[in-house]
Amino acid sequence: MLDLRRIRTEPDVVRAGLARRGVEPDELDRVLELDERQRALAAERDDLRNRIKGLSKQVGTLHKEGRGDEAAQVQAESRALGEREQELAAETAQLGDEVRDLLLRIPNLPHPDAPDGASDADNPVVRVVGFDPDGYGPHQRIPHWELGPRYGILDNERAVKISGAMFTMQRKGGATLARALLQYGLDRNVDQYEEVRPPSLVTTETLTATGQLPKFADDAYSVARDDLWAIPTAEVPLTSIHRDEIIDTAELPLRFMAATACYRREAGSAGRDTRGMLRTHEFDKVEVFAYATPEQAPDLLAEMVARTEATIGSLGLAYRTLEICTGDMGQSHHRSFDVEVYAPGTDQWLEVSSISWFADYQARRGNIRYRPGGGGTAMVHTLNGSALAVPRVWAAIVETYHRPDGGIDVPSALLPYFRGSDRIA
RNA sequence: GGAGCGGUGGCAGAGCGGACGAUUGCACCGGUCUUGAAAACCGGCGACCCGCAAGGGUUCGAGGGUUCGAAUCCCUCCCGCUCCGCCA
Repeated sequence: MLDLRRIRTEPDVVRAGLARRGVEPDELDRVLELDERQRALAAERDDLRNRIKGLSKQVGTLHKEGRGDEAAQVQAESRALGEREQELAAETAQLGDEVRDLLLRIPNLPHPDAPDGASDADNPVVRVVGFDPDGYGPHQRIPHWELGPRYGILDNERAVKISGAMFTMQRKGGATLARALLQYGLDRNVDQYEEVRPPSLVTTETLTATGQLPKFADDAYSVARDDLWAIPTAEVPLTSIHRDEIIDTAELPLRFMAATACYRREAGSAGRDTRGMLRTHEFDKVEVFAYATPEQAPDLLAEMVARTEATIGSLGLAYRTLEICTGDMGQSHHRSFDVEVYAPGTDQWLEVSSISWFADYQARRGNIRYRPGGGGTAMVHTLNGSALAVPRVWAAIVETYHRPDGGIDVPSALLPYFRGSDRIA
């Protein structure tokens, strides 16, 4: 959510920022218009309340002095004002709701340094590490959806029987690999990040704070009977840890990490990338998250990117990092980077991490504040990223570590998690 | 799920129809004293909205209602605690 005051005071700056994202916000004018009416009505309403208060005090005094007749007169006057006040209050509240609804749908402003662009085709590649297109043997050019069933480590046929399309099931070394990656992702970050095991079902309010609602309701699984939603990422509950709180400034930055299952309906992507482990309704992920001051945020963003890159690199996988252009950014993003791993069998760069700085956009939705130096309160900045998304890394490992003589090796970094074995299959 | 009791400022905890935005303690900030600190004493101190300001309004779990007037009374819901039931 953008700062309404900012929209009011520098509408041109806001308009220009949104234009960079290719958004033509008619909503902006509507917000300004409604806001102005809302404030005018609120002033009128407050004035009435003030007068009613004054009259009520008179009534009390008159009664005490035994002047009942006069009191009755003032009461009648006050009652009349009260009726008008109720009307105004209802109108004002409704306008306020309308403004907020509109505000929730307006996306964040991009960072000045974020590259301009229209779509994901315009995302500049920032780094490519460990990639040699000619460095892979024919045994590594087999996609994991063939290797998986061949070695009995991926059984999607039965997953579909159990839960339907786009659900997966790993078995034996494949299941171990999935769990090992989760543990490894946590272990890589435990030096700086507090481990959290948050709830997987959350309230509407929690899902709104992160920006998934109201705009992306179709993408989330809902448990309608209990008015709960399945989290699409741990970012959702982590962002709400300090919702409606004022964080002690000395504690910032506050860093959290969580390994959770993530649930996504993937509405609108039916039939795309549905093979193997590329796109699934349920997957595991280690997420890192931080609350920070605006001053701390840029360094934290860089740190999160560097950590994710190092984790992927430590698994012996090739990766590249892209900066997301204005036309491809998520609605809450201020600046973000993607890390993609190279899967030789699939012969694709697979997005395994999206690391984003939200500025105060989410904090405003969630009312998450701190006390800056000069006094008063201000919204914190939030950042988050995937430290390790399991399925696609799983795919890249299975393909990359397939041996010429058959079998799949365990990357050396994961050996401690494999109960003494050095083979996935 | 049933019964009982509760939800008040960063925390603790008063108030239970009329000067209550709310006594008080702790915490926090400033000052006096001190070589410095502690103690003691003095002063300040919730958040949000509108306003250049003066000031006004909101806010005592949430939402309704009664009343001239609600932290205080009534209703619904949410959350917590204790006991019972159920349960991995």
